[in-house]
Amino acid sequence: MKYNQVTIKDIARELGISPSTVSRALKDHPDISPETKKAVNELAEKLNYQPNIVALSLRQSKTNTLGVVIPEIVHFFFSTVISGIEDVAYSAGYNIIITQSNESLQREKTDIKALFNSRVDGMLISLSRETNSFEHIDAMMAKGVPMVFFDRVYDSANSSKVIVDDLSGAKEATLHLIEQGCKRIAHLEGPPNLDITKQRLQGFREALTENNLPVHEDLIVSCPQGTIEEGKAAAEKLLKMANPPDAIFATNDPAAMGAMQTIKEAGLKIPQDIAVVGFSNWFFSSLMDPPLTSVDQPGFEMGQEAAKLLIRQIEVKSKEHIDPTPETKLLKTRLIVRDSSLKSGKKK
Amino acid sequence: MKYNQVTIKDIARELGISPSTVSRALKDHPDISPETKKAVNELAEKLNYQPNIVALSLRQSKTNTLGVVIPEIVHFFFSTVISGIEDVAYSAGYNIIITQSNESLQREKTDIKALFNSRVDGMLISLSRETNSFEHIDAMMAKGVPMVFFDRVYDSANSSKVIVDDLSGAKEATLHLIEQGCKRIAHLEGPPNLDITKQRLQGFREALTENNLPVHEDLIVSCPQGTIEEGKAAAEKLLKMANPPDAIFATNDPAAMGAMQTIKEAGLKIPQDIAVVGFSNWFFSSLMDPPLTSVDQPGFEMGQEAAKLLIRQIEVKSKEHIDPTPETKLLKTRLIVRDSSLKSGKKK
DNA sequence: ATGAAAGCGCTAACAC
DNA sequence: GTGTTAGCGCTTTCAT
Repeated sequence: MKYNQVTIKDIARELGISPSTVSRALKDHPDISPETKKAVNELAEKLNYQPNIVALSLRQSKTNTLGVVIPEIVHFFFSTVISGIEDVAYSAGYNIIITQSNESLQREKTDIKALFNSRVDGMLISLSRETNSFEHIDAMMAKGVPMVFFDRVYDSANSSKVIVDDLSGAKEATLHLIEQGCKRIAHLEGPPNLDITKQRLQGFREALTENNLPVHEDLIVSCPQGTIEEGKAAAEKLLKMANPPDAIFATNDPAAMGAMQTIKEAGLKIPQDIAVVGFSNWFFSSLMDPPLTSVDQPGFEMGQEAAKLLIRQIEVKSKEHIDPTPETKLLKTRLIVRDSSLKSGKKK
Repeated sequence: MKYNQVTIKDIARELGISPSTVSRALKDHPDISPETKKAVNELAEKLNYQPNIVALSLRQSKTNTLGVVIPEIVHFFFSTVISGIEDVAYSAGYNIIITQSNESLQREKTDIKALFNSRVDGMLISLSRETNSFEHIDAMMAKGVPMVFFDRVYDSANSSKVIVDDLSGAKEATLHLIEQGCKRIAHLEGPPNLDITKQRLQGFREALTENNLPVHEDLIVSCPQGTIEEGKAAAEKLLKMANPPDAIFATNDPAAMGAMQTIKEAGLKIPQDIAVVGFSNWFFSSLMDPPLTSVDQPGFEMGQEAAKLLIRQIEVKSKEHIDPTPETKLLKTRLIVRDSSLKSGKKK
């Protein structure tokens, strides 16, 4: 924008002093006389002077801007993460530039390059579903661009990341069902290639074995997309069994929702006949009928932690001129108990 | 970022030519020899040269960046709008800087000032709920910053805006119910101070009168927050009436959802006994039970249109050096017919 | 206590 | 066809 921006020069000219003096006065430099400071600040105020951050950025090779690459913005979890990033960035005086890869590797590459060209001070990245090669990431790292990955992380030794502790979350959810007195707990499993799927299944298994309950392999049903439809189909299959489960721990909320629909249509009561627990990408568990007890994924906190980590790395690097050591932050989930799996022991 | 950025100078030095020649070669300037171009481009490629956009921005007083001020990111409607903005901005070669006001006027002021300092080429703004004074906006306009408002707009003669045609949307929704054969249609009304509330009520009334149906004032129930709870309370009130309605047009989806819950709990069938239509901030109408027929608010399109409008204004202004005339874009809604209000005439 | 000058990386008028 | 120069707005030595 050209337009009517007031510059330091304008103030200098008007006051008959030099631009450097104005610059110093504005930042309260010790060896500027109080009178000069006063005059400068008053005129700046009067003219509504606003420093040109672009010039500053060029001068200091620091933009105070974080680049964010996200698979899609319209997604409760990711928009929550953005909000968390924005929260921390704002407090620390950083802007955020948002790009969305739309789950495309090509787009992700372009985005990262564009962010580099904008000379962001660092990047926060959640990888696209397509991403299976990492040269574009490595290239940035080689240039020394600070990066922090979140949720969909780059699993490399020297990358910093923030992830959710899915194993503990799944364990907690299963444990909760066990405490309600459930004995035959089914698990609706997620996409087989994802790490989170394995973690959640593992947590499920551990909770059972640690409580001396058998793991019935036939009660583990795959929902490769984790959709409502798959949840329905899985529940149908489970209900048809000779000895159906008394509880379901679903890989995510849509699957849980589908299962709930099927159970209700079969005339069974939730949670009296079958208790249900989900693993949440949404906050909609509260809206389900009955409300769904769910493992809450801390998106906001993830954004905050990722931004904090990145900003710390940026500042360490700029001050100490050393590459900060990569860090991994594991976020705890929180089980939000609602109606669909009672708090008081329903069976003894 | 300082780090290892390759500059035009590096290429010039290595090739023994001047920086300006490199600059021209890189942008395929006509009077640079093919050989020089080739040499430059190859070396640039080899060194992985990336232009420094900050320097470019300073030089041209143009950042190719749009600032976005939004009340909250974690909201289906707004995140959809952001996605639309990002879509258009990306194609046009613009970055977007996102700020969220968190519905605070103070924060909105800070955000706008920060965006100005970053010298964004223009701003896309949806006002906070608190915003009742407009000096901060007027100040930016006075400086000549191109601005486009969307959804929560600044209702001034010389501001450009993109809004949804709530009146037609409400009319269409009501008309749909009339076509189903409904005679006594209730309306759950929204927050009384908002313009959209009036528009929707007006559309509701017009649809009835144009179809020679009486407007029963007692079937218009206020839901000042438009929440689930209010929807429930409103439905309870309506069901208690001596002559209850045969359809409900709700101000938004939560209210519709609440009403649906109450209706189902009363043992009535939707849509056979009472048809329901919502006005959507969410895409969740498809998940309701039965799925909710809903007036879809085109958030993505709104973001696209707002970004297009802003970019056009920016480019007109920079080329023709005149202030572009303010424009208003009225977006059509789309009635998405699902199960909860049948397509075929249910009553004759 | 203040000013002059250089430079961040890039481009564009003006040489030649 | 290519080099020289100046300047975008700012800060920061280095003078004085």
